[in-house]
Amino acid sequence: MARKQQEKSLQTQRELLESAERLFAAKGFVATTVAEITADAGYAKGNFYRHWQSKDEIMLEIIAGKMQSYRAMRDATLEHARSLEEVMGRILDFLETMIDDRNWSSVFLEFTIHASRNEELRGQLNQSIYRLSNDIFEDIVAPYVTSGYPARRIGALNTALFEGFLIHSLLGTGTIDRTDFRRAAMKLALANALDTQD
Amino acid sequence: MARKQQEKSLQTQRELLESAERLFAAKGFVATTVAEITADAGYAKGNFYRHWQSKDEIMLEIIAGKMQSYRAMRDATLEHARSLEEVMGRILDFLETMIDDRNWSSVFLEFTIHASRNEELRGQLNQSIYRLSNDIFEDIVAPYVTSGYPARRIGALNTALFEGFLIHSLLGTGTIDRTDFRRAAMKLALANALDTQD
DNA sequence: TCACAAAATGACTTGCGGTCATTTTGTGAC
DNA sequence: GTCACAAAATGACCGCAAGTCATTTTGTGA
Repeated sequence: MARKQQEKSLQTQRELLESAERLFAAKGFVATTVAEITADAGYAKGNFYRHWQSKDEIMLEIIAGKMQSYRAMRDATLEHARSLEEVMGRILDFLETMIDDRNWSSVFLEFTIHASRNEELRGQLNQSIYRLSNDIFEDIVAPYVTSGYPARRIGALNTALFEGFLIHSLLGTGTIDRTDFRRAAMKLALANALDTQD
Repeated sequence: MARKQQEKSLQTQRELLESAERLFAAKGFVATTVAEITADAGYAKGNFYRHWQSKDEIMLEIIAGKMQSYRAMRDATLEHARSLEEVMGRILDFLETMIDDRNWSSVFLEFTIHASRNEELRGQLNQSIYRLSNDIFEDIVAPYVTSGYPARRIGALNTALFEGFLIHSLLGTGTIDRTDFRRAAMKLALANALDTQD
């Protein structure tokens, strides 16, 4: 059967994916070379391109995988929340677990900036599962909003503050920490959701 | 006199600086090559390295120059502010002029992420005039803060929200616009400055 | 064991940042 | 004017990366 060969090919692909994931997390997207990925998995460079068309493409696949598991984690976490504070608290817990996930959040950020200069890639990243927060806010936060301000914008502002905080952390100036971020994000979300606009 | 030759060298340097600035703004930092910069100014590639040691270095110089003029603009703008709302309003006006400065704010962002992976460069960027907001908040916002929350952290959170907004704009999803950013930044700063912490 | 296809290889191309021996240009002394 | 010298400018070259592809190796079914 040709099955066995297909399975072998898939196995190789999985090994390359694992190596890529580990190396990206350790060294960043740009600093990791395709040759390093294949060498780490025990193959020659050319083999990589049987599975992905480019380094960008494997990154999109890794992101899609991560987002899927994040999404599951998030849904489990939000299931029992019963108030706006509680929902926001869970969302912020969830963002903190993303920060803890090795250095992945900064790799995401690096790739996001990289992708922003390439229209096609930017589109793939956007339509991909990347923007996690939009639908949470739309689905779960919206019922608690009394100000009339659209929930999706509250979500986008929350994401913006989160990503700005990541940049701050990346630069290592240390003026604010997670607690500051968390408190600020909570205040911002509550203000947007509850204060009537002037 | 050797003066004339020095002047010629400086003239070349200025021309290269101008070309670099224009090309970076148009295409971004990574996408612009040193050969393009020198060709645009009408020189050969090697000439570039008589003036700067690397592409990173010319970028740091451009950033320093821009920051100097931003700083002057900002000081002029803040001179007559007389309340916390007014100060924050002027700061936000100022951030919006940064956004308007062609595409420079996104180039800054791109370079910031690029620099974050390189310890030395990161240091140069940090100690450079980059983090504009810190001292404004320390110097000008602080007197209005009644909550006891450190003004520098209010500034860092404001910068974070701004940079997160830039990322959002870069990706072009369009969920929030400048008005949303401005309103959110104002709310966040006021809440941090005035609400007593729990 | 043989024929065929799929998997794997690594030399190769292109394009980048950066180097440096060489050439060109400008200048001051005579 | 011309000569010697120094500073400005050049572009071939290096090392290294992403990506290509003709070739080799391996596995399988007849």
